[in-house]
Amino acid sequence: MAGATIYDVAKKAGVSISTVSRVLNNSSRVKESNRERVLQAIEELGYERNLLAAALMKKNTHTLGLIIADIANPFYAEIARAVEDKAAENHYNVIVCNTDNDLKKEAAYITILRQKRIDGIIFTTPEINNHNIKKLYQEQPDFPMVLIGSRIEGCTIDTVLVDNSLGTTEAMQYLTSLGHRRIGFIYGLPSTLSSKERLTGYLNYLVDNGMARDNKLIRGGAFKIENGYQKARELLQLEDPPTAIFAANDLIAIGALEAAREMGIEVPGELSILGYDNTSLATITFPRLTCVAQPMAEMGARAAEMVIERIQGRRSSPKVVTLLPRLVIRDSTGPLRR
Amino acid sequence: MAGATIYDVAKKAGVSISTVSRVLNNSSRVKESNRERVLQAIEELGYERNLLAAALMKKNTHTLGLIIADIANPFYAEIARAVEDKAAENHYNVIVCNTDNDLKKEAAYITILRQKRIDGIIFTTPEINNHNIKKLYQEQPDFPMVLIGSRIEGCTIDTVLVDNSLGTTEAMQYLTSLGHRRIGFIYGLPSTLSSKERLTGYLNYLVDNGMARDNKLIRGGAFKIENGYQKARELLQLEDPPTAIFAANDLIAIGALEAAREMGIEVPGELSILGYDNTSLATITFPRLTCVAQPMAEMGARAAEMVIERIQGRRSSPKVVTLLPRLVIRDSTGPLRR
DNA sequence: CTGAAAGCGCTAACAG
DNA sequence: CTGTTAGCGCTTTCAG
Repeated sequence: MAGATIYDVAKKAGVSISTVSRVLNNSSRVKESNRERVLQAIEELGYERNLLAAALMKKNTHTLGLIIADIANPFYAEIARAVEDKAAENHYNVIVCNTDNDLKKEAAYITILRQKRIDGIIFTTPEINNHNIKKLYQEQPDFPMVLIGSRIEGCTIDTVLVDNSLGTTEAMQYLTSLGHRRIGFIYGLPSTLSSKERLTGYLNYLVDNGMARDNKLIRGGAFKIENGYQKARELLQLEDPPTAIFAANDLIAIGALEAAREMGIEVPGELSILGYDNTSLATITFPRLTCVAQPMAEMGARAAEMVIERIQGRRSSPKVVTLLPRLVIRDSTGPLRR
Repeated sequence: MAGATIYDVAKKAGVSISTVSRVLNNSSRVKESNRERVLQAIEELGYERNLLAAALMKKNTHTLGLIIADIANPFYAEIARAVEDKAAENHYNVIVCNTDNDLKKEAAYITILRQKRIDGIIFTTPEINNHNIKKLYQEQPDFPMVLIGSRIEGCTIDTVLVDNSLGTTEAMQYLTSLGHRRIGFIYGLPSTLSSKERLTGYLNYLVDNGMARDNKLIRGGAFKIENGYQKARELLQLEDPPTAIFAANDLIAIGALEAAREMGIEVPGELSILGYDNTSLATITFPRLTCVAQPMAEMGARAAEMVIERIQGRRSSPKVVTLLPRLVIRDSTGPLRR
C-alpha cells in the first residue's frame, strides 16, 4: 500500500497512532509486543513516514543549506564533500546552492531555504561585505549559520578560518630560504578576506625582513586561471621580473605556470611558482605545484559540526575556529639560480 | 514578527486566510485592493511562508535529490553544477548525496529522500546492476527519476546517455590516423556501462579495421589516477609496448601521463595518450590532454529537465536521450614516430 | 471574488 | 505503557 499513513499502520497493528509514532521516534517505552506488531505492520504496508508532517510539528527538517560560489570549482567541491559527509554522519541532508558570488542569487536562495525551514546554513561566501548575511544575522542572530573562510564586518557568527597570516609567512619564508628576493604576488578578488589577508601577510613579511617592496610585483584580479595567466605574463615581461611568483590560490598558480611555459621560462629552474589551497589540481600539473595547503576537508567538517551543534542547542555563543595551513613542497619551486 | 503565519497576515490585512493563500499562490483572482493589503501585511510582519506546510497539502516539495558517487570528482561536480543550475531555473532545490558507489549508503539516501518527499531523483550511479534503482522502479515505476550515463537491466526509466560507441570510434579513428597500430586500452570499474561500452567500442574498432587484438594491451580497474598510473606502467613495460594509450576517463589518462613521465617516455613524441570526459583537468596537465569530450553540462541540464517534466506531469512515457561526444584534440597525442 | 471548514500526516501533551 | 485530542501552517473544496 503506497501512501500508507500512521493511521493505516495503527489500524493494522491494532494500536493507536501515538504508539506508532512512539516506535517511529523511539520516544518512549512501548511494550515489546506492540512495537513488534507495529514494525510488522509498517513492513507489510510498505509504510514510509512523511518527514514533512513530522517536521511541521517538530520544527526541524534535518536539512542544511550550503551556499557556495561554484561546486564545480575543486576548492569548493572538496569543502562541499566534507560538509555533506559530516552532515550525513549526523543524519542531515544538504541542499547545495551555487551563487557564483552573485548576491542576488544568494539572497533568493536564502529566502527559499528559510521558507523550506532548513535547520541551518553554511556559507562559503568570500566577500567580506556580504549584506545578505548581515541582514540575516540582524534579523535572526540566533539562526544557526556558519561562515567558512571569511568574516563579515559587524557579524559575530560562527566561523571557520584558516590562518592566512601563517600560511603566507610560511610560503614567503620558504621562498626566501631558496634565495628568492624578488617575489611577485598575484591575488584574487580584492574584496575577499583571503585576498586581503594574504596580501597583508606578503607585505608584512617584506617589511619584517627588510625586503624592498615593489608595487609592480603585486597584482590582483580574480581567483582564476585566466587571471593568473594574465598577471604572470605581465610580471614576467617586467624589465626586472620576479624570480618567484606567489599565487593566492591554485588556479592563479596554474595560470602562471601556463604563462611561464608559453614564454619559455623554465619552472622551477628559472622561476618558482607557489600556489595556495592544495586542491587536487596541485598534483596533476607539471611540475606539480608547491603550495600552502588549506585543510578543505576539515574546514567543511568543522563547519558542519558547528551548525549542527547550534541547531541542537549544544552551544549558544558564537565560536571562531582557526585551522592551520601547512606548506606542501612539490616541484614548482626551487633555489634561485644566479 | 518572526514566526508569523497566514493567520497573522489575514488578521492584519482584514481578510481570510484563504485570500492570503490565494495571493501567495496566485491561484485565483483576488481583488486588487485586497491583494495589496495582504502584500503589505506580509511586508510589515516580515512573514515567511512555511513551505513545509504547503508541501504537506500540495504534495510536492520542489526539491530534487541528486545521487552521485563523489561531488569532489570533477566529472560529477560538473554534472552536479548543471543539474543545480537547471533546477534553480525551474525553482527546484537539490539535495546532493555522495555515495562513493556504496549501495548501502545509496539505499539509505533513497529512503530518507523519499521520506522527505522530494519530487524526483537524479542518479549518476555507474553500476549497471544497481538493485536500489531496480527496487525503487519496481515499487513505484512512476516515481520521477532519471539516470545519467548508465542503464539498469530491466528498468525502462528516463535516461541521459552519451554515445560511447561513437566516442570510442572517433578516438580510435584519430589514433590510427596518426599511424598508431598498437593501442593500449585502460578502462575503469568493469561493472559499469561506460567501461563495458568503451571496451566494446575499442574491440569492435579493432575487428572492423582488421587490426590485431592483443589482450595484453587491455587492462581495467577503476576510474582513478592510481589505476591509470599502475596499468600504464604495466603496458609500458611490455616487451612490445603500445605507442598509444586510450584511457576510459581523464583520471586514468592523467595516471598514464604520470607513468610515462616517470619512465622517461615522452608524450606525445614516444607515446600518445588519449583521455575521456574532458573535465577541467584535461587542460591543466602537461601536455594538455586530447580526449573524447562528454557534454557534462548538457547531461546534467537534460537530466534535470527530464525529471522536472515528469514531476510536472508533462510527460509520462520513459525517454532515453543520447547525446554526442566529440573529440577534442590537444597536445597529448601525436603522429607515430617510426 | 471571498470565507468557513475540512483536512494533509504527524507529534505532543494529557489523562488514564 | 497507551489512547485521545489538539494542533503544526497551509491548501482546497464548497457555499455564498
